[in-house]
Amino acid sequence: MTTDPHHSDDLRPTLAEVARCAGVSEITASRALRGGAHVARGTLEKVQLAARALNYVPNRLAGTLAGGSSRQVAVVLPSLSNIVFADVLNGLETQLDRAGYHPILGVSNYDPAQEERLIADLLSWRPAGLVLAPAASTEDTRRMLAGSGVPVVEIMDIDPAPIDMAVGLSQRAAGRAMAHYLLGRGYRRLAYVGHDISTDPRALSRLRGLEQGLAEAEVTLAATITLPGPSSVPLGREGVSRLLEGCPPGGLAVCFSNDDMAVGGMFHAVAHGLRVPQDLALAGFNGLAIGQALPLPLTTIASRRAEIGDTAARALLDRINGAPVEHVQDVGFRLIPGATC
Amino acid sequence: MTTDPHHSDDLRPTLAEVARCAGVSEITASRALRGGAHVARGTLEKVQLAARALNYVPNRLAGTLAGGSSRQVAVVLPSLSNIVFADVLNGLETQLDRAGYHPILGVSNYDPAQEERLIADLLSWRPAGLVLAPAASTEDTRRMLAGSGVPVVEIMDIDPAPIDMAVGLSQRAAGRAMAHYLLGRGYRRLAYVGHDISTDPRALSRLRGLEQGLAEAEVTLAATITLPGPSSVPLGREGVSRLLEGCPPGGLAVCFSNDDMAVGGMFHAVAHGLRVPQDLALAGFNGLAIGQALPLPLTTIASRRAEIGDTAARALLDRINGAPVEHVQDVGFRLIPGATC
DNA sequence: GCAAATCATGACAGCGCTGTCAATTCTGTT
DNA sequence: AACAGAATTGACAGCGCTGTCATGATTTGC
Repeated sequence: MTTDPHHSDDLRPTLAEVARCAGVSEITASRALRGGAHVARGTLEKVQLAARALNYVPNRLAGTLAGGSSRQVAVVLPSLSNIVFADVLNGLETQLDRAGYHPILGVSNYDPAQEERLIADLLSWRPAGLVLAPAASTEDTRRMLAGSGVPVVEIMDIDPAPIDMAVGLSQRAAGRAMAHYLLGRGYRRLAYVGHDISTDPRALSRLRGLEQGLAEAEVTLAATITLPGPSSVPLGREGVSRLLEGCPPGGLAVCFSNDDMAVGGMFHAVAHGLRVPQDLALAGFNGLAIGQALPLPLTTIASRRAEIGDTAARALLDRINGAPVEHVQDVGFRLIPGATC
Repeated sequence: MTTDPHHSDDLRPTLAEVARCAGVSEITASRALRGGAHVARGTLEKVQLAARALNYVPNRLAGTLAGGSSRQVAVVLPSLSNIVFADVLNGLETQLDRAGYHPILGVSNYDPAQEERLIADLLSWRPAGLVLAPAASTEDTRRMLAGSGVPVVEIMDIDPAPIDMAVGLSQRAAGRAMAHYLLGRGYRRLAYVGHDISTDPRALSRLRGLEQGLAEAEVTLAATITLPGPSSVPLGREGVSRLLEGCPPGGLAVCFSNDDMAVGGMFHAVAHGLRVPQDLALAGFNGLAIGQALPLPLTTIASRRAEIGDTAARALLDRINGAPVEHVQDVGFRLIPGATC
């Protein structure tokens, strides 16, 4: 019975045991298990055998503490109920995994305070980098990040000046593009139906872009409806219902904050016998599969979500590896002319 | 200039510096920053002040290595493109965050080998627990987990014997429930359209349950179509298209592997002028919002995804904290009779 | 065949923090 | 005033691993 102050009832073998079992020093075992540079072939095999026999799992906490960088990447997203961020996370995870990194996740729920707390929390794991889809980055948050020395990629929007790097699209330009498209199709009566844009800076940015694009042709939005809560199909349906109370259809084009909302609008139209696009034209944002699989494909702007995840991960990894990196990477967007406007 | 072998160009302050700045010993500072038990009030405030002034961020790698448990939970999911797992992850994250834990994520892409590698990888971060939606748990994987001493929660399906704990629903019972429902509605000609069930044990389990439920009434599936690749709306559309090539509609009820697929089936019906449910009846699984928001609400079985995440997180935390835990927790399911069958 | 280079290995210290135990100071009693 | 008991505080070692430097063991070149 030892008097070890540390709870050593842990049956997991340590590097020292592997080394002993292979008849080499700890450091040699360490080298052997990490690529085997400067280790004789025979020794290498002995160590690998010993490790396998003991079912050795390295302790990266210790490894990171002692030397290397952490191989964890903190990811803070505003939501996971929205498939958009799940797609981005998917792209991120894929690329990170390929390089032996793992995402540690935090969800801010579009709350700046929670975002700040999460970042501070995740930073305590000494991640090699941070990916952030800002809820509404506080000045405090920006300072904390800038001072932490951790590479940061802000994703989704490239309009604000980045703390460090940014990967995404110009939300404002996307809004303008939709305005131009609708004007080009001859629409002059337009309305906006959105979710709570006060907490979603990107949706707000798109709305501003839309307004700007319209203003360039001296058109203003006939109505702007925003409903509290996160975007969803039912919320879009509700929004259109409200909109049409005070604003007759007939050549009206409605821009939604995103596709979920637009799909809801479509359902409202179907349920009330409104012809799309003759009575009511609809436009979304994101290019979700569901919008394209509707009987009438939705006019929308496709965001390259998986690509944003991919690119963000690669930018981060390049930066971590000391490779030169573009500070702002625009993955662009694509307007998909559907049949709804 | 120091001769420190370790890259000490790191500007982040350590606990030692906080302690020095507060005029106390390191260990006292440590105690003060962790709840402040056995620390005089004045000292506590001094330390907290110093920490704030220096912008101190604790290093949990060191903390975990030295003593505590890790406050990270490894999460391995088969997919993130499917909103189902995003919902589960959302529930997980919410509960974990509340307790000061963070998920480290791995996505197995329904590949058992990748799953095994991921688990080994994540285990090297010495997580306090592991949540797993198994791709198709290998015997090796099970042994590795059982031997690691880490609490494990398997989620989604409660039918297989759990390695440690299980939270979810009986996929088999869900399949049977749908069979009984359809039989009760008078359907006798039934078909199945699914994605690649060879890699999705839960979808397969539901299919088996469906078959079993039908068999109890001496009914067999008229056709079974499975298409390669993950489930999606287009794949469901394609599946129905294939199905109807060799199997006329007219009173046919189609069970889909899930709602995404079923929505695709619905679109096919609409596009080809088939009346639902008279010509073609449709049933899904999952209870996604989109299915319910369709002009004709989809008959489906709602899985409690967020609740699975919640419950799994809580079970894990209870176990970590030494509280007694049910080994198998059935969150149940709910058949939603829609208008499609 | 011997100096110079290369290769393989190990000793040592330390990453930043926390558990243990001992030492110190502070109460309240009698 | 002296003392038991509690409240504070600190010294020390060590978690499991890796960087640095030093030491042998081989090889190579001429």
